[in-house]
Amino acid sequence: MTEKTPQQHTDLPNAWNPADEEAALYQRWVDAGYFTADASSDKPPFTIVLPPPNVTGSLHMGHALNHTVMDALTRRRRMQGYEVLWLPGMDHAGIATQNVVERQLANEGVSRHDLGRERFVERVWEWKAEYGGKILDQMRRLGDGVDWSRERFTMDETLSRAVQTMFKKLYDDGLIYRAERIINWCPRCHTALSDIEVDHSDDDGELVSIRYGDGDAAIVVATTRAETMLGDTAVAVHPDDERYAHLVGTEVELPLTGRRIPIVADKHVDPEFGTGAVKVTPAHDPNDFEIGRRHDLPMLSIMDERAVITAHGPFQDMDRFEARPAVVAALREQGRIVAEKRPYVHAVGHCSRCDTVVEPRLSLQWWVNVEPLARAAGDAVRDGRTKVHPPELAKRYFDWVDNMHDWTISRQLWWGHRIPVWYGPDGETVCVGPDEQPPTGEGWHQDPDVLDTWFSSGLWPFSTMGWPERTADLAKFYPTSVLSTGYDILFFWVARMMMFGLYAMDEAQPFDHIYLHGLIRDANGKKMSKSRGNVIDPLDWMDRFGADATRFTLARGANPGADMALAEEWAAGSRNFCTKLWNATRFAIMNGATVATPLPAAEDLTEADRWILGRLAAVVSEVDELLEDFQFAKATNALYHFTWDELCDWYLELAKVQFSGDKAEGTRAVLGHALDTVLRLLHPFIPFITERLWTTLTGGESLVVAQWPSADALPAADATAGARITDVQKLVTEIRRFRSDQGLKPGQRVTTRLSGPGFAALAGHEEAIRSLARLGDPGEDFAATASLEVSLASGAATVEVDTSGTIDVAAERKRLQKDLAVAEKELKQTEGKLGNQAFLDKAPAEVVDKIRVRRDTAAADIERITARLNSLPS
RNA sequence: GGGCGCAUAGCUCAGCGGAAGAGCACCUGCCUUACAAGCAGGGGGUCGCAGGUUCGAACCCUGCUGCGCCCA
Repeated sequence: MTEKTPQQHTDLPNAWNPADEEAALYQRWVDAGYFTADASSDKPPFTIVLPPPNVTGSLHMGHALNHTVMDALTRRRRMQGYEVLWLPGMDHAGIATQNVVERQLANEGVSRHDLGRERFVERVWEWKAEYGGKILDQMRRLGDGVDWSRERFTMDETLSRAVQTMFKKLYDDGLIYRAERIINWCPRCHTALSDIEVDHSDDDGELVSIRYGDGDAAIVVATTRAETMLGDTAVAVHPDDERYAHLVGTEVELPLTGRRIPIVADKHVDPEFGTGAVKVTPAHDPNDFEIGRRHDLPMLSIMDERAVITAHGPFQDMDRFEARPAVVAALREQGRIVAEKRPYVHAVGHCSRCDTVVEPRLSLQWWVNVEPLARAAGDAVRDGRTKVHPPELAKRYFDWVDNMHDWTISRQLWWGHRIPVWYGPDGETVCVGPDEQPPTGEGWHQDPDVLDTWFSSGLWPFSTMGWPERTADLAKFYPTSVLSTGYDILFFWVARMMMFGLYAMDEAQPFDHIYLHGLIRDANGKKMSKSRGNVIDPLDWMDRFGADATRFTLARGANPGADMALAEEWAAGSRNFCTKLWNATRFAIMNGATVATPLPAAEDLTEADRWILGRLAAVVSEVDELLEDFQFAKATNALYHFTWDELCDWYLELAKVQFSGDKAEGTRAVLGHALDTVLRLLHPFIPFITERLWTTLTGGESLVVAQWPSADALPAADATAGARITDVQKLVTEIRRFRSDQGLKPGQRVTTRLSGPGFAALAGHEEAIRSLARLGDPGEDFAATASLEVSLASGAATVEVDTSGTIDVAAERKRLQKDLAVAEKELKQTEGKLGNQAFLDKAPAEVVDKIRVRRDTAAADIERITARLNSLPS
């Protein structure tokens, strides 16, 4: 104990300051080319394409979570010897970007129409150059190991070429067509929207019942959108509805218009709802449109693209929300309002980009016939070519792809991929491929519309690799390995990529695995939103706790498919973990921890050394297994507990004792090796601090390209050593509990004599036990004032203590009584089971044996504790 | 209206057929020479309710209640 361990100097500062080091570490990785994929490599490929963030967007917690997942996946595979490609980029976000630039123009007092199409698109590119893609810099702060040399943008020339190629291919195969249908129209963005770009919410509205016609011919209809009655071209009832049978085939006068409209019978009318009669507005309602088609009704549009009434009469030029009460008032004046219900809560569609209430509108648009594509997309998951994690979410995927409606792909915007179709003077329609010349001459013009952004991002897994060219990247890196995204984006994007990928790439699925993470919520499980004011900014966390702590917090909460609650305390906990790792490694280096291989032979190691190596091997296996199954939360929690509780706590304390023993070299090697391994395992999650520590500890080039640990490389677990250390831990813990109950200060050395058969088996660990429990050696004049017995696997150990004063008998009695109560409960439970013949007959033998052992242990404990209690002075 | 999921410690969540767990929060004592962003000890749960299956149920089944999500 007198010989002092020489302490080495390290170049590690006293504390880890992420802000000082992260940027430089990241730049070093990029400069070294670690993230640049090599298509000519012989290594097996591992590919992830980054879900392209919106060019207008900035990093939020959802990104941070998804990026943490992808970075962990790719960093681990890289360490495992794969040729890793993680491909970054952005999408052009048609509506969102156009909105941003239009707002900018509005501030200058001009509209896009003032500028003209060509100049406007130039302005968008200028905007992108100046303000777009902030998120890419923010990704660097997170530590994303993406291949920047392959960064892509959906409006890049090659990706635009892919879009045009795909359009042409679908068109030629008859899977793209043009048709006039009811679409979701945003009167603010002035464009069509697909079904999934519409968010439904339950809003307060009104339900107005209107009487059409008079006398015997009168019929009452109810509507939440009274103004649309101006466009009614029929009233429909169910064919079996006897109430109205006599009216079917007759006509009724439509109030306010003087028009006469037919009463038709249609079996899609629900006779139970309202009066059982519905007004039919084929040009402004999808269901009415279908009724209109079946009965060959006129399709009367009564609003323009701004949702302003165009129908002649007193309501002309009124906005739809102005027209609604005006129409109701006019009807009321005529005595035609039968009933009014306000508020009437009903589902209303809103534009997902600007929240304006969507107006169903009859309009000529381009469509994708999704039926064959969606079937293939479903089949790829059904037959296991693509696996969904967690598997429960596959059902939701099937529900979607198996019931998908045709997809409106044209958008009335200027920013995006223009539809490659030209119309001729005599009604010709020509679809032009990327290498073809569009027809020229009098009367030819291109379709003015652009394609839905999801059309181009649906091609992302292969357009980014150069499709339709047969590039080396495609050959090497497609199909991609994993697609990681939130489950909320399953329909928007994942299904589209599946459809397009299978179709364009000869039935090759775009990814082997789909990992779906949950949504980020606040500490109370509420959705984060600006209006709630509960948004946590990942950049703020990175500033205050470091990128590693931010990532580790997200990884520890990442249970597949499950939402995750976040609070600052979580990040602080992760920061504390990083600090612990830092201090432990610094301590190890100061004490000469080594990483030379191979490890010393078993006989040159202590039981503590062999125990921690066994635990290390178990953790390596466990973490590997969990990560193969996308169980990030469980894997990081296993690492957290092993690192903190076992390595940095028990083993490090044991190592302190061993440094002055005769197996100190072995201890230095085991400590160094264990830290080396743990840093490798943690690197995919907390890359910065592990890199800094590992390069200092080992002198290696970089953890990014270090080898992933293998449990096979570690010595087999030593069961005896494991049992001994477990006993040491139990003995130390029991002594500490006694000390605490007796009010003995943690720092105070307490003179103690250890004995008994249980202790005899641990004799080699006496110094460690004395150190960990802060016990002094008994001198000649040792006189115990108290004693306790601890039952260990190796038998009972006796601990006699000189507390240098009176013992707190009441505290000691309380402690023993508590132990007694536990043992008695255990005895009662186990005896109950063993007294049940059915249990003895039917339960497996090993379960019965286990219960017997527990019963015997409990009985022995009761006897021991009772004796101890009786011996206490009263 | 159709479908799915969740109800376990104050909070957020693991556990999913054989002894109730973690993180944070809380209480007590400690600046014990890696670490107070720390150390040691401690309290706290009839596992939503009611039935059923089983030798045995937080875990499987049925119903109910309360939340949440998706689709229409």
